[in-house]
Amino acid sequence: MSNRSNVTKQKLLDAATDIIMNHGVHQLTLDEVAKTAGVSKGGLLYHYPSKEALMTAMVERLQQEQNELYASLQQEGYGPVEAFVRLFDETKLHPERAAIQIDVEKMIAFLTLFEVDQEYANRWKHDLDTFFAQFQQTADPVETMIIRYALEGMMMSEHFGVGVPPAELKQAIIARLIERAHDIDRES
Amino acid sequence: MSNRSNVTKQKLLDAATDIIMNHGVHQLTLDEVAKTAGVSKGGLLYHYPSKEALMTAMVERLQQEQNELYASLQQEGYGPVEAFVRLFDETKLHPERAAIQIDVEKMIAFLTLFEVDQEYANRWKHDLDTFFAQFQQTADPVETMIIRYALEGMMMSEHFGVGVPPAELKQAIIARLIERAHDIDRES
DNA sequence: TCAAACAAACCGTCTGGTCGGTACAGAAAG
DNA sequence: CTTTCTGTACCGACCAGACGGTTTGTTTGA
Repeated sequence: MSNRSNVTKQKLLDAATDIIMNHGVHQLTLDEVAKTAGVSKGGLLYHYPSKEALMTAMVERLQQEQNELYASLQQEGYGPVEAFVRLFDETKLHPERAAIQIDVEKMIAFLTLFEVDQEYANRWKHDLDTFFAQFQQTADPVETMIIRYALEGMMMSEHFGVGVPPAELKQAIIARLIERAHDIDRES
Repeated sequence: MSNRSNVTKQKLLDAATDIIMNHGVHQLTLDEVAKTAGVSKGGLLYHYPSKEALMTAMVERLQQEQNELYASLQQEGYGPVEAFVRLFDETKLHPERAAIQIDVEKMIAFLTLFEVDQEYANRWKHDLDTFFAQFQQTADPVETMIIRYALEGMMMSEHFGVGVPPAELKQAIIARLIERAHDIDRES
């Protein structure tokens, strides 16, 4: 794969991500993606032969970015649970660190795609299942799962903008989650 | 509005709800709704002149059911936070009580509709904002919000079937959330 | 010069919505 | 009592636009 080709592919994934985040799933049409990326529709379908292929690539890139960030957090010494909390928090509280460009809110948008691409959905589900399985082996599985759910719920709430608390409260919530995650990791 | 008319309208809302829950948003077409309800497409559009009108009516009915259930829980003596937890839990642990037929998972599906009907979305968002505002006035706003987020995240996780814990763990999680909600309500 | 990397017109399907018509229950008219 | 009229509820063929994908032609770079 030449460099030129790869650049275009990234542009297309960027465009698709941008659209799905700022205008929602129903606006994610091939024409719109091509237009946003500054490429013709033919050009798009040259690289991604179907809409499904485009979406799959988009999700796959996200997954990879997320895994890398999670791994780097663990290498910094954080335990699995705390690393998970910080994974969610990272780009929100430290946007300067977003060199590893990942916006966790994307996940929500992508989740809605699952209804279209069932096959890939199942593969991803399986990955997530094995990941979350470790959360049931900690010193306090109940609390661990509450932390996980709280983060996902917070993400969703933020994404849809419903009942969003003021910034201080949000920070306090995250701080408490980190604190608890830290304790759990220490006891595990 | 005659009785006959109302029956048909309810049938249509039931059909739409059924489709969106069991087959996802992208299957929610007018033809499919009409077919499921045993009504012609013309008949559907006679009662709900547009797809948007149908969706709005669907969400409005859900909202009403939910408000009624929440109010009834508070009348049983539960505080606002605990009532909220039990609201989520109700139909899951006590399906026999589902006379007040409400499946909270619907919310998730409906949320995805928001990307289609922005105007109504904003109205609902406003309602939710005022509702959740009280959660920031409890004895422990941070914990209250964590409880709320955890429930929403749990809902989402269940809906998409990702990383779902075994039943015992799920029950333990809900039990702990109820316990904490109870404490918060008592101190408030 | 040749293949990769695009562009753009075009096609078929799906879907929201329109429109002319039908069935029928009751009111009004004779 | 019969006929005519009227409004509600509903049907189903049809239309127009949107959208995913194909085809064919053109440019670009090694």
